[in-house]
Amino acid sequence: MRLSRYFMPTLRDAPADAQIVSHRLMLRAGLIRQEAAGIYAWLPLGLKVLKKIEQVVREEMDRAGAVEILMPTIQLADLWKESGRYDDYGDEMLRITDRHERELLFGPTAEEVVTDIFRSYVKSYKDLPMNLYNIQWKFRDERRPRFGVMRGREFLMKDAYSFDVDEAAARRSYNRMFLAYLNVYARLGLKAIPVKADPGPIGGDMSHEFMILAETGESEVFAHRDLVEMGAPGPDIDWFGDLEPEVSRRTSLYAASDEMHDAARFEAMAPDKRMTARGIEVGHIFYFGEKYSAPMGAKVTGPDGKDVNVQMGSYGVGVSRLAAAIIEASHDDAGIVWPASVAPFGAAVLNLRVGDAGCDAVCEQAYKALSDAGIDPLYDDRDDRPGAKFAATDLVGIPWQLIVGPKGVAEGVVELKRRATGERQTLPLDAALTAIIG
RNA sequence: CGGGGCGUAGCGCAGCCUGGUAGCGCAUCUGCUUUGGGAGCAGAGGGUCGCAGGUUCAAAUCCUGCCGCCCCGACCA
Repeated sequence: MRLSRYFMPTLRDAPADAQIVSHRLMLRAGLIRQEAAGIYAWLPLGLKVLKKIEQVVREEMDRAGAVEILMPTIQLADLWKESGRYDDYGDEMLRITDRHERELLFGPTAEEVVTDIFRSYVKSYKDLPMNLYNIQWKFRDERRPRFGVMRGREFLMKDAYSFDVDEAAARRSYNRMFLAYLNVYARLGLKAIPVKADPGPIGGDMSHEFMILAETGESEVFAHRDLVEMGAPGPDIDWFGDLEPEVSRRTSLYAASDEMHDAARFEAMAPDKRMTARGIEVGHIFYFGEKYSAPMGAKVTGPDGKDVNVQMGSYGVGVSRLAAAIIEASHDDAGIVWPASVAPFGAAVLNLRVGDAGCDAVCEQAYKALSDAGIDPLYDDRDDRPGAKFAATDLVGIPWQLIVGPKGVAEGVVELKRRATGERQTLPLDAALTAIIG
């Protein structure tokens, strides 16, 4: 992309409304624009990041055996009356009436819709396990939206729903999601820890929240240090084998956010294993059994010929929130530092002297080579001063900066800078391209 | 939803107390100079002062109501 033909409205000053660093940087870097409280438009750069996060989530869901669908944003109130949640949900649900006076709502989640789909088609235990997910906009009319897209009213969520014939099978489905989530966060360059969450009325131990560590996180997290260092299981585990050991290696170690914290258990650990940190909740998984299948009549016929209510779980990732959370976890004074997996562009080419034949030629050559290699470069070909280009490129956080100035061109070299470390080297163009392309 | 605060040019703000021509910086446009960390000079454009009502000869300014937005608390991807 040539910046002269792009739309990347960066700001020198953040709007006064924005308080936390990710919100300020998202506005300054031209990722989002607020349209109303908790409602945002995604500008080109922000949209690219959002799509990349979405794709990482999608790939890991698919790998773990989930199947993507797309459910509507607008749902029928009747389904929610069936599950009994229509009245419970209260003011957080945006209720709509259409021209026929039919009651609709903007979906805050999709248990009812997915259960309705499931019960319409799936009748046999032989079709299980099944896990259906979608990545769709949700609306929750929060009392107090804040912190930009971190807590918006409209937000993009990946929500997956598992269907199993019994609780043991549901646990296996749960375990798949548990480990898939760790892989998602690892690919996004985040340190994530699963903490035990309030399981609600169902009880049991199958409810976890995933907290990513960031100094500016909203909640306090207490955890066994090994849990962080253990990291993600990686893509190559046997997803339909026995995952219990991988999961219990982690769940056996202490981890809790402030509301579930058990100080006595925490203090009982060796001091050097106690870790206290700030975290941002970016995922929540839980098992809820027959909560929806029973009232909505989602049954399958079991091996014994008898119908049983299907056992369900649901698994949410805040995709749009992740964009902000990644920034909270990865930025510096100059701006955003995107992990390569979600960076809006793979590299930036900075022409420090647009109009200079040598600089133009080197930049065009670099731009073409990077484009051909699939790096998706952003070429700053604007007629602007070097300082402005450096500042803007740092701000938007592109991992590599290929800096082309007249002095270097005269000597046959360019400068290559890593955004994350600030490390620079001066080298011939070919070597710089090799370093980026690999 | 309770408490606090703010709405003046795209962004950041001053002006309001004490009513009288709507300002500053950045950004934008034109020209010249400049060119390795958000340039300089000269000029230009851009505003229903959130909305409505009231007081007044006169309202950004005073009064009333409404709307919007932000922050703190209780809840959530």
